[in-house]
Amino acid sequence: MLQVYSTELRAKTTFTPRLPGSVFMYVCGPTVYDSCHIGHARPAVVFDTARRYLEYSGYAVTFVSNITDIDDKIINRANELGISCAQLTSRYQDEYEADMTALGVRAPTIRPKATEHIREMIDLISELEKKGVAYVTPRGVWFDVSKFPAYGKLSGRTADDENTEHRVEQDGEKRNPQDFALWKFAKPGEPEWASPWGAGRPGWHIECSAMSGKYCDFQLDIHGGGADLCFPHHENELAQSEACTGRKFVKYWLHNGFITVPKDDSGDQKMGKSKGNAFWLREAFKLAPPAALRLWILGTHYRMPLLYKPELLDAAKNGLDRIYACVEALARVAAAGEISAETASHAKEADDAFRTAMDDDFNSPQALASVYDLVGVANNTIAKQAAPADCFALLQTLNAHLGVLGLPLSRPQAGSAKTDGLVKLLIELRGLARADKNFALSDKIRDGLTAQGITLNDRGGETTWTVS
RNA sequence: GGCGACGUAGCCAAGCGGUAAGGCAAGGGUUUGCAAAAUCCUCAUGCGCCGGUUCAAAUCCGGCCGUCGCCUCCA
Repeated sequence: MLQVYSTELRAKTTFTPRLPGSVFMYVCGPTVYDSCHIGHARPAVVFDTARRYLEYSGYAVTFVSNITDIDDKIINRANELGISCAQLTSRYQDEYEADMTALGVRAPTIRPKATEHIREMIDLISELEKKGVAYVTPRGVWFDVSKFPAYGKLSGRTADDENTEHRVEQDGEKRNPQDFALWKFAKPGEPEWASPWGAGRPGWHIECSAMSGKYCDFQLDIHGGGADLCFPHHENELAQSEACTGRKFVKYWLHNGFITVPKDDSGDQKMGKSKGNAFWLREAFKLAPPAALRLWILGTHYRMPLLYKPELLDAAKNGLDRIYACVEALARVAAAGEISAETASHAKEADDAFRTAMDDDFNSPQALASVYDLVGVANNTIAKQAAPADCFALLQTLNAHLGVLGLPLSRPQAGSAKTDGLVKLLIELRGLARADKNFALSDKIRDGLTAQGITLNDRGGETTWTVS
């Protein structure tokens, strides 16, 4: 029985989707105005893993994740670069999708773009206006927080909590400091769309309500995103959506924690562009394969702070190597057939442990521990010259778990078909040298390959190789 | 100022009342022509500090110290 931690309840609770057997989940996607930093990878990976586990548990999952392609940052950046907003966002959306694919993040069922849902947003704002919870000023259309008494129920913030001296700026046009923009009228030169109130563009929060509303009927089972989105973004999204429909908008709000980086001896600090300590994802890809990044991310529970430092990527890479060494060893002997009772029980125990871990609010570090335990069992089984069928059964279990975690089923091979042939030839020559006890030559070949990042592995009478 | 989170071995990190998972690193044995890989063993009498509740606390309560986050664009 899956338990999830709900931000709204501030506690774990049993997960029961609105419609039995199917799950509708929405995860806030990126604003595409720049390259991804490693912080973008975390929500993508953890919610992708949640999705995969829900499917593993038998649910049909509709996974919606948007692209924000209109906003102030985009307008500013496009102006700086002297290109159109559309050129800018299409470039960075492509980059985002490529980076996520590298991390093993599956494409969402639906990936809606804000600019393609202006119509829906306008309808939503009209509805809010009709219900008397929106008002117009010279600068835009606003949501009137005072008309939605439940405001603050997600984040636990009430108007009284907010200390006005700590708010950066007051807006004289707003009736209440917490009121937020539904529609902003365009200034000269800004992108604009026609609306009943005047030409302009949507506020930040309305797009998620409109798109999740369209694709999930305003009744999501899970809504995910980074912890920083909880307030004000999600609080506002909730207010808009529930004020409009009068129904509960989201059953379970899930928020992932931040990535932190070591600051000095005293502690760690949140990573962020405004802190000037963000690491680009593509730089991280140079330090370790994307799969190792994914393993690093899943090594910490999604709600906890995730510490980033290059050594941790190395550690993840080494752990990954051990998993794949086991996968490869199993694959060498595996073949379908009748399995022993002992192996059957090992496989069952491993799967039970994995599910128990993931059922506890997607506890991936615990699940990973079960994977490593399974690796240990498998290595033992291989060492005992077990039947091919037993290896096959363990491999299947291991593959299933790697699949849920979104890790590749085999070690990424960097070589091309041509270099593969050359390496095989060199291994063959080395084998001949070794047969002649010409170890000077055989070691020269091995050392030369090592220098090229190719590690040889003599196992039994066979030599295999891996690319670092 | 308001709200919230966290402090577990050399480095990460689970555990959430029943007597410290897992990974990386390190050391030793087996194996190997030598390596690598694999394998076996070792590696926190103790979970920031001080009290309290309990037969029993890393886990609950109170206090203290330390770190971080949200309240403003941010994943």
